[in-house]
Amino acid sequence: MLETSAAQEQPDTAARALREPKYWGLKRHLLELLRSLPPGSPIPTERSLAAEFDVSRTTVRQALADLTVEGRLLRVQGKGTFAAEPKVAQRLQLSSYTEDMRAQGREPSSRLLDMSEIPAESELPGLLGVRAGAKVLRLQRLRLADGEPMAIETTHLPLGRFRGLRKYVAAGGSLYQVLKERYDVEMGHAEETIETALAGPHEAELLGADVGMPMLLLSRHVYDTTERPVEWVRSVYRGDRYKFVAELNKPS
Amino acid sequence: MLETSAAQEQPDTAARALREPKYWGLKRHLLELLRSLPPGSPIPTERSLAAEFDVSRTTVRQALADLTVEGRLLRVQGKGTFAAEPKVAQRLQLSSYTEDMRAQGREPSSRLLDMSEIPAESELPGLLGVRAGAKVLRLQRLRLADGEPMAIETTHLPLGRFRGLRKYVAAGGSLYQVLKERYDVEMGHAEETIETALAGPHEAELLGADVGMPMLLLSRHVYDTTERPVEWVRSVYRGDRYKFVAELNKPS
DNA sequence: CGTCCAAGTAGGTCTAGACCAATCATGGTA
DNA sequence: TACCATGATTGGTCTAGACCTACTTGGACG
Repeated sequence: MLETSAAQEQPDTAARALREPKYWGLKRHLLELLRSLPPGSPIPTERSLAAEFDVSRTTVRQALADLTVEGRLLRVQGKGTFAAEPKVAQRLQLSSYTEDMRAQGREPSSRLLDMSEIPAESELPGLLGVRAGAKVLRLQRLRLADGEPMAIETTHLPLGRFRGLRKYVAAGGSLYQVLKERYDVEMGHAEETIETALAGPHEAELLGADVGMPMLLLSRHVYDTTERPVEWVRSVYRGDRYKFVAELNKPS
Repeated sequence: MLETSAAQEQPDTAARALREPKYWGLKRHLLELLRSLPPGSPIPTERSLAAEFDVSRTTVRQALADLTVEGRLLRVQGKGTFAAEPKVAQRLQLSSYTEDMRAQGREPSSRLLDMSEIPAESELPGLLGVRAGAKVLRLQRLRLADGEPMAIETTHLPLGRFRGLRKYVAAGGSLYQVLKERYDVEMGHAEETIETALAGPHEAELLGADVGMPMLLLSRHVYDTTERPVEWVRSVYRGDRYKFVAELNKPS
């Protein structure tokens, strides 16, 4: 069973008991502890756990690292280790982040991290339907909900088609709203891929996460109703806080 | 940047260079090495890396563990460490695993791990629309493609509605096909959630993965065309081999 | 020629301790 | 009162080495 299924943690206990690594037992104990702890509660320090279970601190850290990468713990240098918050659902649909978060009763906000014009290279020309070297607007935004960092979103749009987009965006306002009102673009369909990746120092810092935490990597390729590519987005979500939800219908 | 973006690995290098952890540099070196290596190639052993870079084996293992959890490396006790295979795409749609894999040119197969009748408890009654304690058929299958283990799938179906299902399944044949031909059930829609989790010893063994590797956890709640719940599935996919693909259409 | 066992080598677990970096409570000082 | 220095505490990085388990290889033996 998955380690997230605390009750069935570490199967075959009887058969393996004799040679079970110490950090497995420690993980089981901590998972049991977490079941009785509200999110945000501090758990014992590494050194006290090492003393209590009579193992080295390295072994304690092995168990804690597993639980952290699993999204069960939150570790803060200088402060301590805490029970993690439960995950937030992120709907897979053709809606804006703003609509998404509001539908879940959270107050969305964004911070523009970077806006720049770059030449279309490698896979970008194909994705956006422009020639190699064409100007592309690259927007990098930090998405927040209730003031907490949730995701880093990097959007690419073809500037040849959306002239002047840069100043509209700079003036503020929803990107999708600007596209609709200024360029009469209606979103048609999108193809998304979801995979896992580890947080690097940059993401970790922006998202308030730890380096090495598992992230959900979402790529979104959006077309308008005339099947022309509109944008290509790559987003990084905290894997410990998010889960994606998709509503599927039988293809007819 | 994400650590999967090798070229932009570990930003702010200039500012952090003085106090960059040794295992970061080691990771950078290994990512560079991986770029020139075909999947399956062996990389140097822990001990030789430790000697080459003049660090302890523990530090080497920290870098290797990161890259493994990231899906870049495959570690096999007694054999060595190898460049990982690229990911396989898994389409998010209301189709069977069999159709899914065939569409990607892979030969699908399944191994029945367990078939048992269990009483509906905790969240199962609500999910399957039965009373608490009602009989539920629980199927656990190992999904393979080209003979390689790909996922563990645990399916729950209400036995009250599908009497005799057990023997039909035992006789072999696609579950969806049996449901359609024997019970006249047509799948309507489904709701799926995708999140990350770590592999436990059980999954690791069945999937040929390592304990602690990030997995993609997929829950699927399927309804028929009359909106009655048909099955509830929880699947564990190897996060280093899979990515999910979803085709989205503007809700009208 | 084939089988089996013993090295050798790979990664897996673990120790005891060192020092670094971030945080916070405590005082003392301006 | 406001501020800052300091030390205690927490997690982060790292060492050098031990012993374990799993796999491979090759030679001895039948």
